[in-house]
Order: sequence, then C-alpha cells, then structure tokens
Amino acid sequence: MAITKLNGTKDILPEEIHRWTYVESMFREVCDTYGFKEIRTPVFESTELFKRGVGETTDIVNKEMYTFEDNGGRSLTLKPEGTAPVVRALIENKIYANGQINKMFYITPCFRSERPQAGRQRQFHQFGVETFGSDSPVADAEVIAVAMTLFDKLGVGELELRINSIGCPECRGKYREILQDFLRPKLDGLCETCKSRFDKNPMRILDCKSPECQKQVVGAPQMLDYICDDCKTDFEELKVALTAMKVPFIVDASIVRGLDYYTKTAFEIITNKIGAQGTVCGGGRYNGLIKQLDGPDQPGVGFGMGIERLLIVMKEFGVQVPQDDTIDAFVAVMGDKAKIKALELIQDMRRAGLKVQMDLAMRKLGKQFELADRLGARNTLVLGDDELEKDAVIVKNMETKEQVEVPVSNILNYLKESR
RNA sequence: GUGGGCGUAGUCAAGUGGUUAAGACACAGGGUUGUGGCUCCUGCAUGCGUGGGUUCAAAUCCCAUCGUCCACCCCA
Repeated sequence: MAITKLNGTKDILPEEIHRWTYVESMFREVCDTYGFKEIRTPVFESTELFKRGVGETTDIVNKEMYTFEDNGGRSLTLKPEGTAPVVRALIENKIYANGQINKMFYITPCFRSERPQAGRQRQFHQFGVETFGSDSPVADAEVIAVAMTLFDKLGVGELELRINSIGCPECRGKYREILQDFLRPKLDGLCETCKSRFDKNPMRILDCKSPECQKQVVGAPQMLDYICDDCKTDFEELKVALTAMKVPFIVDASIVRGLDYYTKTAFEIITNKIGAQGTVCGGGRYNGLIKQLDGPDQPGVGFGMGIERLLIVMKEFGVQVPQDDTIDAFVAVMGDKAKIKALELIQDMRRAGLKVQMDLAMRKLGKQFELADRLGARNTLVLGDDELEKDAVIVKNMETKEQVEVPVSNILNYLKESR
C-alpha cells in the first residue's frame, strides 16, 4: 500500500508555491507599512493554553484539537489558531513590560480535526495581526485596515466587511438573558441544533440558516440595542474611524465570534464566491484574554485570515500572480572536455547572480535546445570542441534567433548587459 | 460527528456484464549524428483505489474498506 498524505492535508507544490510566497510577501509589506513586527511561535503548545485561551465550551477545544501526550506525559496540542500562542509569548517574554502598544503579526499553520470540505482543511494556514495595549477603537480600525489594504493590493477589493459589537462581559450577559427570555416561548419551533444552542450560545440562533428558525427569530432583540454606553461609544468611534480611513463596512448584527475571548468589536470579511466557507478573515477585540492567561490586564485586538481561502478568492477574481519563469542562460554542451569547461563557466555565472541551467541528462544538442526553450532561457550558450579551441562560446538569443561568438572572458559582461 | 457524490495511465477522460481497456494532452525516443517552438512516426494501464463475493465471463453487479469532493455543524 502506498503511503499517502492524511485526509485534510495538502502538499503545496513547486508549481503553485509562487502564489503562497506572493501573498505572504504582500502581507509582510502591508504589515510593515502599518508597523507590525513578525513573531513566530511553536507549532505545539501545552493543551492548557488553548483550554484557557480559546474557551472550554468552544467546539475548537471540545472536539477539534489535535491533542497528544509527549514522552513525559505532558498534554500537548497542535495550535488550532494563532492568537493564544502570541498572547502567551507576550506574557512569557514580558514584552508588555516595555510600556508600549505592541503590534505583531504571524504566519503559521493551524490544525483542526474537522471534516474537510471546500475552503476547510485539517492543516491550514493563517496569518494575522494583533495589537496589544490599546483600548482605542482606532486600534480596531487599524487592524481592519491592514486586512482591507491587503485585499486591495491583491486585487480582491470587492470583499465585504461586516462589523458588529458583541459588547463587554457585563452587557453581553444582560443581553443573553433578554434574548433567552425572548426565545424561551419559541423553543419548540426551533431546529434541533438551535435547541442545544439555547443554553450554550443563544446568539448563534440568530443566524441559523434553517427557515423555521429564521421565522421564530423575527423581531428578536438585537445586541446592538442593548450594549452599554461605553461599548456603544466605542462602536460609534470605530465607524467614524473606518469612514475616515475610507474603509467601507456593513453593520451586521449576526456577526458573532465562536471563540470565548472576544469582546466589543467583532468583524468578518466574507465572500459568497468560494462555497459555504465564505469567511476569509475574522477577528475582533479580546480585552479579557491576556489577564485570563495570567498576564497583565491589557486589552488586545486582532484578526486571523485563512490563506487557503484567500488563494481561492484570488483565483475566483482571476488575479494574476507574477511569476518569473525565465532564466538568463542555458548552457548546451557537447563532449566531455566541454562539459568540464561548462561547469567552470556556469559556476562563475551563478556566483555572479545569473540564473543558469544545463542539461543534467547530457542529451544531444537538439534536445538541449528543446530544454532551453522549456526553461524560458533568454540565451542559449553552445560549448563544443570548436568553441573550446577558440576559447569562446556561441550565444544564441532565443527570441531573435541571432547568434554571436563571445570570448569566454567576456561572457559574464555580455550576459549582464543583455539582461 | 452526520448526510450525499465520485475513484479507469502523470493529467483529462470513453467504456454501464462478453474477445488483446477508446481518444486527447503530457512525457520519452526517432525522422534531423552541432541548434528550440511546427510537423510526422513510434512507445507509454497483463490493468480499472484496495479486499472479498456473484457469474461460464466483472472496470461494469453486490458487500466491505480506504481515499477524495461537496454539504451540515463549526470556523479562517
């Protein structure tokens, strides 16, 4: 039986890697302009981090984590999301102690044991940003702007930003009760999953897709009408900031975060073009998290973005990813003596930063030209006994088909100038 | 975790119980023994995801299993 990769994992092949490096470098560029610094944390952490950081009641912690014991009997978990590890690093390295607002970004694989489908894998990749230490909604707006600027740069500007406020623990608790009071008499009319949501996460019922639930939910109290004055002020300021930054948004009361640590601002950037998993980017404010993980009582805000989903969106939008598939020279060789001389030449050219290839299979000249063509060579150098004698090489421009004889001593300059 | 679709060459596939499993692309070699893209010729699945079963006969029917895709759930 052949050994194959596991369900829900993917190889990223040489033919598509340029798409990945492209979005990653664009993301780095945008982060740089906004002043976010990269941080890299381990792929596995102690299980406790996610239990406390993400929340014991969440689906992620309850049924989707890759958790195992190491040789010492410690419980480890492959990171299911990016934020908790970054917060752990912030606390453990006492980065917060510099008294500054700290802005970081990460690019990392994540692991969740879900059933794979379009836009959802068991190992997937996320990048995201986090801002620690600012209460200001301007920080929220800045984080959102990073994502939107990236979309613009990548040419997928038509994604929809939806924002909401899910309040602070105090007003959310009150709203929860009000919502449950509203739904209690309608409980029988709800679908099975929503019945179980009633206690666990009643806010989820509001955006249930089943028509029966949609009917019951009409006229339900909206979170935004019940958030406290402080939360309301922040939400208004966020809208003002986004407007000033010319970032279009839609207020969507159904945006709810699935991770326990979120407070106040919640947002998603979505598309209907890539199947059922349309959330490309999700994030928000998490004011309780750092303290929850035994750090200082510092606020935070950030987002996570699914790279696979982003790449699918880019494909849908027909985004052309630049790819340099040409090389400076191909060296065609005939005879063993010429081969030695060619190795010397090629090494010189490569040391000088030129992209050069040769036929490792040492086939006949016609085949070598075929290969040169396929490799996108701008020039093909021919080196055989005749040329060895003259201490020169034939250089053929593959586009114009012009051939000139160039002395070996001039070849580097010649190629650099014809670039 | 639940439901459904699909597994024939490197890729896209035809074939729906009857002789040696179409075709296309890709790849390799040759026509052209020192010159690419075009063209022509040749080659490329004792095998139809895997394991059982039914049958005189199975890629084709049945069962199981694995893989994959889509959806639910949930999320990025």
